[in-house]
Amino acid sequence: MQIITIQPEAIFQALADETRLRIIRLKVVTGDESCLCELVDSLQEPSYKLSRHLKILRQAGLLSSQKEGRWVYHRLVTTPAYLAQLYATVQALPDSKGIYRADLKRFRDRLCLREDGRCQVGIQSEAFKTEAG
Amino acid sequence: MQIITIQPEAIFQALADETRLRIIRLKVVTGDESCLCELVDSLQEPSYKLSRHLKILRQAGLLSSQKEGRWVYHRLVTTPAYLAQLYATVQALPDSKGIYRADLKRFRDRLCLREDGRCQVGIQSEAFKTEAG
DNA sequence: TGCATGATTGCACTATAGTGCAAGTGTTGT
DNA sequence: ACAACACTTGCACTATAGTGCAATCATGCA
Repeated sequence: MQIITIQPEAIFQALADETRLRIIRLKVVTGDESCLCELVDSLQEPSYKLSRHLKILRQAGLLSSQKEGRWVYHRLVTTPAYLAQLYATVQALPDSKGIYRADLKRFRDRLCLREDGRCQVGIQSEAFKTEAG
Repeated sequence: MQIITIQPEAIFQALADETRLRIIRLKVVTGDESCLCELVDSLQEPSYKLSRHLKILRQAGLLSSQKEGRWVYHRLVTTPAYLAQLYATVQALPDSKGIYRADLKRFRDRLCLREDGRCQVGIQSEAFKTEAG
């Protein structure tokens, strides 16, 4: 079920937070769906924090979520067309501090732990910790 | 002088407000530069309110402002390229409540009061008031 | 059935943002 | 010099957003 955004500014409000922008940008670049624990390991942020930001993104209509057993997979919503256009803009943003590059690297490493394309392991924060945080 | 935005989320923060989105959208559609009093008449909002929102947009790097006598003209900043891309997205947003259409109509009417392409008259709010507000 | 675990949420706290009023700044024209 | 006017801003107030802790929900497995 997808929640339609009524107020246009809600879309920008959803992206007006560093953590949420990291989430969206990671998904824009990879295109993959991912569960919360994979995001926790990739962004190195506590699960309750990401869970709340995911909810906000869902309510803004940018993400759709689907439960599979214990795991909840989140993916980008790409319609209406202006959302796809928005994601292209997000992808074009500068990454002066290298945050998104670091997130992406951890995410790619984390994907290696999947089996049959599904997450099996839960939070492994320590294993993916880097000096950058 | 243009202020460079350091944090990408600041751009979205700047657009995460209905009034500021109305300002940007009006400028995206028309492409014109405009002074504060023209915006006051177009958006039917008090000048102190718009003045503050214009400042925020300026600090975010979306607008540049230039003083000409008593009047201050504001125009869109279109570089770097992702800003132009962002404006295209803004233009593609739905206008379910007809707000932007009404703003645009008042703005076009207001432009008729210019002489030699420059504003001459100051705030005329009452003259542009519509039943919609 | 009970436990481990992925995910969510209630609560309290803090910081920030938006607003209206009123005062102030700077420029034009008389 | 003075008044008018376009525009800005200090102040107080209110509402909202983000965060951490801890409790809770929900599912799979022994």
